Amino acid sequence: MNIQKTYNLLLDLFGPQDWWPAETWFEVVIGAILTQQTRWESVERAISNMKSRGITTAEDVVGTPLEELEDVVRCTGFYKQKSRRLLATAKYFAENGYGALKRRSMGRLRRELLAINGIGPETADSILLYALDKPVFVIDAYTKRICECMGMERTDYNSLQKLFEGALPEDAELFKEYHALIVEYGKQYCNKKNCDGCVLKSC
DNA sequence: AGCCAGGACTGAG
DNA sequence: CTCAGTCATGGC
Repeated sequence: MNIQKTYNLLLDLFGPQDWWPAETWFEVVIGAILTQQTRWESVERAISNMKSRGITTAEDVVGTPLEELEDVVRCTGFYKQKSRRLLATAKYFAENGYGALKRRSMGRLRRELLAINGIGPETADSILLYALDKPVFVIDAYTKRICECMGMERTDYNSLQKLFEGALPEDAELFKEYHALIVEYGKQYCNKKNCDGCVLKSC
């Protein structure tokens, strides 16, 4: 599998995706947590619920009763966990401040995010890349599945991540676009229900 | 009617 | 480190 070539093919196939679909950096954070094992359409509904209640910033979330948060994110499933995860993450951002965090090193940020209960590698990296503009390559279920489909031996998260990062220039915008393209491709051509028409096999 | 969605945590082997 | 069970609502 040629990682560069695959990118060009996907970009050619779908065009620029302009991810992440959000209006503010904190909306990216919210979405990163709520989209865990959940379709994006449900996440949009939850974010819409939050907006209509005036909950838009990290400080807003911190000031919202847990019960109300549960109510608002219920439509994304796992609502008891997610409401708590959202609250814990909002506290982290409210206490530290966006500007200060942006200046912090990626390694430190990643460790701090992973220390929050409910934030695993993919959620942490999504936040790092799409909310904080740090050059990390996000690995998700589609990435793993596509790589396996193309005959790659299965590896753990960090190894697969290093593989992509090592094959590409360290460019946050490129990483954003590539991950978005992988998700789009995965949704259409490489998921549990459907894994044919694999145009990527030529890579 | 089931199966699945842009995961993470826990406990066991 | 790998693996199953768990969390839960909504779409097809």
